[in-house]
Amino acid sequence: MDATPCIDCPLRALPLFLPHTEEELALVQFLKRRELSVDAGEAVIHEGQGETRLFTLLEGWAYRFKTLSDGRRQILNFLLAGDFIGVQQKMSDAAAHGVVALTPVRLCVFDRDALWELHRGQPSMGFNVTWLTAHEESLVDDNLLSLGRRSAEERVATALILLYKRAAALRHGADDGRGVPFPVTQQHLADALGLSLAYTNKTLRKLERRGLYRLADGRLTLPDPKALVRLADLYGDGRPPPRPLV
Amino acid sequence: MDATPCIDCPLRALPLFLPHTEEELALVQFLKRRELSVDAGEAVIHEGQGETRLFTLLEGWAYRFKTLSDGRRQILNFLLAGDFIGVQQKMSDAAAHGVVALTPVRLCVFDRDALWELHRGQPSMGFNVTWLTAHEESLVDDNLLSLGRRSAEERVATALILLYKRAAALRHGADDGRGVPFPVTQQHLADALGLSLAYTNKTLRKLERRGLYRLADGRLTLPDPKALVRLADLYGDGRPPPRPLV
DNA sequence: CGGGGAATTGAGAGGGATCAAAAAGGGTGG
DNA sequence: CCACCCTTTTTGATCCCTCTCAATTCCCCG
Repeated sequence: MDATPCIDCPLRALPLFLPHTEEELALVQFLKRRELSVDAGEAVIHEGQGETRLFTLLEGWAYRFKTLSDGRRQILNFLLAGDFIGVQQKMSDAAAHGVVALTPVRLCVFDRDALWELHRGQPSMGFNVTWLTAHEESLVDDNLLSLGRRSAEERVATALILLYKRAAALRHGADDGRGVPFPVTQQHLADALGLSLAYTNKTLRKLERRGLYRLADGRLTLPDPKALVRLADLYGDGRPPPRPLV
Repeated sequence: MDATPCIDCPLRALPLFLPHTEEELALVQFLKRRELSVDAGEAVIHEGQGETRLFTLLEGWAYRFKTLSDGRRQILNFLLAGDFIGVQQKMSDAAAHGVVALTPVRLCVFDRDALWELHRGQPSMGFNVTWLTAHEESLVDDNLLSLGRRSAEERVATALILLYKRAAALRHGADDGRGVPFPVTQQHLADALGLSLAYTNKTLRKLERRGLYRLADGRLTLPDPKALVRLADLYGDGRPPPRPLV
């Protein structure tokens, strides 16, 4: 597997991501151990594993999850290109979460102590790590609001919009008319929204019949975003702000 | 209001918190603007407010929350002494959360740019901020698992244990036989667990009749922690690991 | 002693869960 | 190109956990 040099990292080219200084880039390059590919459905981090490496998701989708001992599973959030993975591990008393690839995935691999080296070597990169961690927490916050207080219909609408936006942001901000890639199965959606598979399906069909979304060939389109946003009681401007990359 | 010098901070004395170097302490002291007291029920951060200051919770309990436009409210997590508040604000497209004092509360106040100054001035403090942020995220993760996949009974049990542990950790790790302070009302619990007030009450009564917890004089006791843990399907060792403080 | 928030409790309704099947897709080896 | 198998999507019938609504009771405090 040929590891892309950071300087040629395809993600850096996207307007979604903030630029790096030369020093920052050099440090990241220095700390990067290798690249890793994981097949769809395979684990990137095994649940309960204490000490793990860190990753930056280069390409593909993945998800973080936790399970109860009887098998009930909750997806905590989805991971897209640019997401930094593994910071939460080991900083908690509670059992850690697992990470599984949703599509075939490519990742940059860092040793765990890269977390400290980033802070020490380039405080601005430390700040970026904090930024990414805080940002991910706010995604989880949103999910928590959904699970706690939104109806099934509202939850599905919220998830569709938020995921659409994230996927679109990686596509130069707008989709090309054919929608954005959407590799999430109904089972995944159900696990993320705290619903049963059957009811997730029924809810999805209802929204589809109302013309609120279209899913074909693994691509998602939202014909009437306004209506969906109203249903979801969502706010926040259209384009997400540029974000740091590690 | 007489601001305690950081060097005399009562929290530093607790075994729960990791020690600081002199330089770290000096930096924090330098960045600390003042101390602030907030009455129970009053806002520390108003929901939706974009740019805000940062706080360290010195004393008392508070909570983070979000609401939908029709008033439905979700508590994201509870904040106890030592928690660092406000990092997530402004790092997200989504609307920010609010923070309200649950008891009378005392806080250290920092300007927002202290976040960057901490990273720049003492990378180890930057690392601590990352640690605290990641740790808080894992608390939210746990809540998300509860809301998504646990029954009402399991949720209440989980919340009781987790809050008990956090409160006890501030009490030198063990309670003194009279239990730990527990200022959370049933309404708060309901809002945190995604349940209605009425059903939260019914569930609580059921657990109480089974002798799984006792609440008197605002103090919580868990007569049979093992049984509660079994109910909650919780794992993780007893004492939480020492944590950094800002 | 009065007043207001918090805790309790009961009756009735309903949103989602469960269980069970059938229908669609999508590879893939022959 | 077809038969076959496995995953994903749909749909129907039925059940029950939890919500809503409405009173009461309790408790703290001025």
